[in-house]
This record gives sequence, structure tokens and C-alpha cells, in this order.
Amino acid sequence: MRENVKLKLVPLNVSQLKSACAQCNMRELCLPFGLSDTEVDHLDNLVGARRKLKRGQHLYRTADRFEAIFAVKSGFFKTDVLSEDGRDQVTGFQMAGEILGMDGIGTDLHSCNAVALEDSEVCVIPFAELESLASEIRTLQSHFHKVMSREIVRDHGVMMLLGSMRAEERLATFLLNLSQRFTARGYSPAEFHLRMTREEIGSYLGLKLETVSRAFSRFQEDGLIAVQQKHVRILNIPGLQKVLAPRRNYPG
Amino acid sequence: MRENVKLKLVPLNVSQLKSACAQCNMRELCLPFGLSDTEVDHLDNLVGARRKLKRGQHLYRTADRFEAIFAVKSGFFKTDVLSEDGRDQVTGFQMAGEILGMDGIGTDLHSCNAVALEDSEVCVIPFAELESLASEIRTLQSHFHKVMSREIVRDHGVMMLLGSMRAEERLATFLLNLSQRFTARGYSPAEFHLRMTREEIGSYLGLKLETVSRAFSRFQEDGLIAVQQKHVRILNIPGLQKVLAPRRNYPG
DNA sequence: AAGCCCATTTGATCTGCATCAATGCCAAAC
DNA sequence: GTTTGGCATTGATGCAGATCAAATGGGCTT
Repeated sequence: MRENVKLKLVPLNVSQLKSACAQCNMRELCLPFGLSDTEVDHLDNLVGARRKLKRGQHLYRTADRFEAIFAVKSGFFKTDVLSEDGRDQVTGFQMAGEILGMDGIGTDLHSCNAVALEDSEVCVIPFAELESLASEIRTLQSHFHKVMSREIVRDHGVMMLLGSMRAEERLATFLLNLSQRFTARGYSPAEFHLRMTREEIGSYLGLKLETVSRAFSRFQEDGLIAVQQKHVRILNIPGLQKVLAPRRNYPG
Repeated sequence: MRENVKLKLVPLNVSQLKSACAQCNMRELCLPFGLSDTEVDHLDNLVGARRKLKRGQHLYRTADRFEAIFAVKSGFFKTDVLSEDGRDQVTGFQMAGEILGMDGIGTDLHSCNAVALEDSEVCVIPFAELESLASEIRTLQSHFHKVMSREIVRDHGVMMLLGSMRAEERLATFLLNLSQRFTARGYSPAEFHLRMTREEIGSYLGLKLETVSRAFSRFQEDGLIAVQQKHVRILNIPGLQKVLAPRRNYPG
């Protein structure tokens, strides 16, 4: 049941409706940010198609030809890298308004897999056309560069997490990050449904699933959160933040 | 002696010489890649200044205003992120032909520190002007996007390293990566001088300096390399590669 | 050339997380 | 309503790498 894969290269579930960035409520978090109304119209023309994915379906796979980047319209994705020797690393989780696929620009081939973790919908943005439009609309060019740069900065944050935090610090960081992103999208900062498994969280955080589970339980014992399976309620945000700044022995 | 810091905000050591991408032997690894002669001239006009740095000097610091990206002309840099609670993570090492500063595009402020690990020189590429030129020269725009994308992909590689490799695998990956980059620059693939300390390597690889040191010693015992302090000679590249693919227990 | 500082190496011990193993829970399928 | 299978929790044990500690050695300064 995992997925029924690549029966058609051009999937049937491509809606030919206009994507209507202008009406999209993720507008302010997505590529159209900062564009004038007429500029958004141009972008709308470019985003010719949406694509719907069922849970478990791949949006793209490693070594797929790169042709477009994708804006998540609804749903939830993960990206992961698979090394030759079988190692598997989740490199990110993407939600509405976030951009997927920039990994493919450098080599014209995708360098990771993108998988829907729930039924999802993306806007398909053909990259050659985006570059054309960006060279005409300077605000779009500039904003696109900012999006890529922020991805680099985000990755540095993950490196810091993986390189220097202990298990509970990693999970706290993860939860606070999710909370903040849900908030930015108008959802509750304190209560949400995890779309990914413990194993996927573990892969992202450089931990084994048992360690993730134990950290969840520990946070619950300490009254910081309430977890039941995939449902999480954060009870004490400052408390979670304090997990991150443990050893302060300032000599001043 | 670490550094004599920010005596002048606009450093004196800015050469007003033309940077002459056309004559630079890093041309093919750097931004000019793929440009025609006349296009390279345009880029040359844009790159108005070079800047020399002594070992230990900062090229930029976290929260510095972002104005330009930098192409390393000669020398060696590290970038690192410092978190509020004092954690320090080296996010990369940069050598000739590589681009520094893209972390600042997203917020107009730099989000990490860049430090010269030896006397170095960079080409200063004012970013606003680069965007202007990129919107006129499509090959430049396209190439710049590729450079950013590759940075993202590189970061994913580091995540995989930090998230799923053991100490010796990390160090082997690191050495092979250096070897490959030196090779691409016409240096020996097998023999080089490390510009960074064990502690900086450790920070980058998510290990303590003692662990790095022990891994070096282990590789030496195994005849894979010869190390003496910062001088490294790789004796057995396939052997180092084999360190990365240890546990193959295919059930086939 | 001498002395100092700091990077590096190496050893001994400790510990956080991985690993191994079993049980429990929930949703979908029958 | 029961079965099934994936996911999650929890416990027991082991080990890789951190931590603590000391000795060595180069490179810079004087």
C-alpha cells in the first residue's frame, strides 16, 4: 500500500486549473511574497498546473530529471537522501508555502527524494520559465534568491543540531520549530498532529526511533508536553526552550 | 595573536586592481564558468575590488550587513555558526574558486562567521550589482542558481554524515572530499596541508578533537594515511573508501 | 638558541545513546 | 468483532565516543 508508482510519467492528477497565487492563503509565505498584483498575475501564468499526491507518493526521486520546483499548497512532505551504502537521511519536512526541489538546480538531476506524508497538493513551477520571469521581474528574482539562501541557513541550523546537541535538545528544537511554523500558518502553536513516524523524526535528528520515543516520554513526565502517538500538545513552551540552554555557568 | 580586529570597517587592504576573472585560473570553478569572453568582461567590471586577509581575520561576522558575496581567490576559510547558548558549529571549509556569503542573502544580515585560516584573498562581488547583471546575462543567472543549489546539496551531504556515520567514516569522508577538491584545483590528491585544527575538524564532523586525533592515528596504523600534525599523505584511497561501506550484509 | 604557548597525542574512565528484545496500541482489512 | 500489521513504548545491556588527565612536540616570539 506504500504507493503505486510511476505508472505514468506525466501523472493524470494534474489539475489544469489556474493555480491562482493571488487567492492562495499561503501567498505571503511563498514565492509571490512582495510582488505587485500584476506581477503575481505573471507568476500565475507560469504556474500552469497543480499536482495532487496521495500519502506515500513520491513527488520526485533521486536522479529524476529536474524540470520544476514545487510550492507546497497543502499537505506535508519529507525529503531524504539515500547513500550508495544504504544509509538514509531525512533532510527536511516541508509544509504549505514551502518550496521543494531546489536540490535539482545544480546538476539538472534531483539529488534527493520528496515524499508526501499525507495527501497533498503542490504547484508546479517550471524552472526555465521561472528563471525567465525572474530576469524580468527583479522582485521575483530577489525573492527567489532569498528563498534559496534561507534554505542554506536552515541547513546550517540542522548541522548545529546534529553536530552539537544531545537527544532531548534535538527533539525540543524540532518541536519548537514545528510549533513556530504551524503558528505562521495560522494553526495552533501548541497542538498538532505529527505526520511523520518516530523513525523519520529520528533520521532527521540523527537518533534512533527508540531514543526519540524515550525523549517524548521524558518530556511528558516533566510536564512539558502531552503526547499520544502522533498527537502532540505542548504544555510549556518556555520549559522546552530551557531544555536548549542547559549548561550556563557564566563566570561573570 | 588570534587577530587584530575591526580597526577599520572598510579595510585598507582592498586592492583596486581589476580582478581579472579572465586571467584567473579558478575561472572554471568559479562564477565565470560557462560565460563568453564578453560576459566575463561584464562580470570583471562588477568585481571592483579584491580584499586580502591575514590568517585569523574575519571576512564577515554574524549579523554584519550583507552587501556582497565573495569568491575565494587564494587561501582557505572556515564558516561557523555560534548559537546563543555558546554552541559553536563549523559549517564548512572554503578554498579557491568557492563562493562565500550566500547565507546573508535571505535576511540581508550574515548568519555565520567567515574566517581566513591562512593568509587569503577574495574577490568582492557586490550582490545588488550581481543580481542586476544576472538579469541581463542569463548564463550568469543560471550559473549562480546552480552554485546556490550545490551548496544546498553539499549541506545535505553533511547532514547525512552527521546524522548517520560513525567517527572513522566521517573522517574518511572528510579526507576524500578534501582530496577531491585539491585535485580539481591541480594540487596533489594524496598529499596536503590541513589548514584547520583538530578542534575545527571535530566541530565540522560533530566529534571531539580527541576523537579526530584517534581516528587519524587509527588510519595511520592501518596504513591508509601518513599524518604528522597538519601534514597528511593519503597512502590508500580505495582503503579509505572502504571505510565508508563497512557493513554490507546483503541477504541476496 | 631558548622559552613559551598551544596543538596534538595518548591513556583511563564514564555515559548517553544504540542495540536487542518484548509488549502494547491503533487503524484498516476481513 | 476479530485479525493483522505497522508503529510506539519500555526495559536491559553494550559500546562508541565524550570526558578527564597528562605528556609530548612544533612553531613563534624574543
